[in-house]
Amino acid sequence: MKDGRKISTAVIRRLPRYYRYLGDLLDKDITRISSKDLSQRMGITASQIRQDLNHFGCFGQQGYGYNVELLYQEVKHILGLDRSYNVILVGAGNFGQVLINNQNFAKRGFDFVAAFDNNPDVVGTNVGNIKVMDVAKLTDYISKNRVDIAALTLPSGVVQDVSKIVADAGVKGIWNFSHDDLRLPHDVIVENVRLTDSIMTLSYKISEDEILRRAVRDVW
Amino acid sequence: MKDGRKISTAVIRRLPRYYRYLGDLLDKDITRISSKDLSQRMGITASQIRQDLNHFGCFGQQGYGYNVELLYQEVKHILGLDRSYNVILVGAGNFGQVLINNQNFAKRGFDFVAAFDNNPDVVGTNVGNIKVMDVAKLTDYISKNRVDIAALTLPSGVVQDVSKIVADAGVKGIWNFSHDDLRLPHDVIVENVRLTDSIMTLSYKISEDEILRRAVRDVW
DNA sequence: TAGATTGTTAATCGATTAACAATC
DNA sequence: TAGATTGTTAATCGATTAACAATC
Repeated sequence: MKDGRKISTAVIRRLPRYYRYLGDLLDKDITRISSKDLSQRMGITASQIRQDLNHFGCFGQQGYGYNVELLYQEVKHILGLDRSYNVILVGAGNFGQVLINNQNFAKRGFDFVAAFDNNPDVVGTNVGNIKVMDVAKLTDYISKNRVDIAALTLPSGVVQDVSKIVADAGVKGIWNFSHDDLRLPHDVIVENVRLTDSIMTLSYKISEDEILRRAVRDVW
Repeated sequence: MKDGRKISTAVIRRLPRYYRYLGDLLDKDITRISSKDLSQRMGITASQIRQDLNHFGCFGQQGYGYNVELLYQEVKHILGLDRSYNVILVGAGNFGQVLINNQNFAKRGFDFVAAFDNNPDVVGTNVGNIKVMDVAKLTDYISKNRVDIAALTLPSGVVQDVSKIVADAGVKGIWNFSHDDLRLPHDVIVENVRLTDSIMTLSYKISEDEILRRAVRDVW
């Protein structure tokens, strides 16, 4: 960003972790930190920290290190967390309801402002203090209200169509909890959360681990 | 794995996606596929597919491609999905309840067999058809039953202690939904799901995007 | 046989780590 | 000034892509 070049995903995905550690340091009233000290706490190299931060600017000072409060604010700004985002939920099932009721998102500026579902039994009910609307009203709602993000907690199959609707209506980002890859025509930004992929990674590692243990045991 | 060397995380994280696409092909009664055809469907290079698969074995045939059914079974085996896993839930709040009630996990062989909480109002109630037990019984339960995975849906702060308890009791994998990094002494496998990190990545990209758009507009 | 497509080696690209001059 | 630590360049490492001989 400093020199106009695009930042790699690897770097971006580390930023929330920096933000979290810096917040913890602030809570502990630690006012300055060196890349070396932070690297030991985080279990990464000091080089990587300095490289990562220098993509965005020169936030440190030779011989001193980094001012924690200042760096925290910078990372917050880089992550776009010094503003708020209007989020709508599409798919007001159990999972969606948990998202809306989770206060961690509001705390960081992600405000759920509306919810939609296609189930007549759910439409009209309240989730948190939001009244669930019919998905048929989706385009209309987005055109009349500022919506930054659409969280899609929908079954596979319908999610493709719904993602097209919200993208066409002008949503900037999609937070996709389904397993389907969304193929969208426009330049909407998609962030996927795939719980099944995650637990499969775990089962892979458990299996791999057991194969290795067995191999070691067989040597004896 | 083929030659005993450890597979990189990059490759492992792509496996569930291959598995998904192969399953879709099976559903469509497609019996053979070339790396080129699959690469176009998935939006990656054919080279990468062949490289990835060849870490584990030679599943294709020159001039023919891959047998979908066979490859599907191989990837299933590699991911450790040709067996089942006993999963316990620690933290039976809203989020945990959604996990237990989500049938996608059972469908792939991840069976929730017990749930624990420290809230006296929750202990003794039923989640799905599982009776929630007191966390005090955690070590005892794990020692008397086979537990492969502990899903931790707990607030930051307590999760560190609980993860130590389940790791010491002999759980093989931890599926961690809290924001805390778990520092564990043993060789337990940890897979993190961090929803806040995920949505922060989204807000980063939205902000970056808006900065770019503004820059382009200013040129005009 | 001719065409297709793999498995694998080599080339390229990108990300991480190391080193160090600049400087607080 | 001496010590510490950054920002940045160079070296290394690893992952992705390209190329092609092997072969179905």
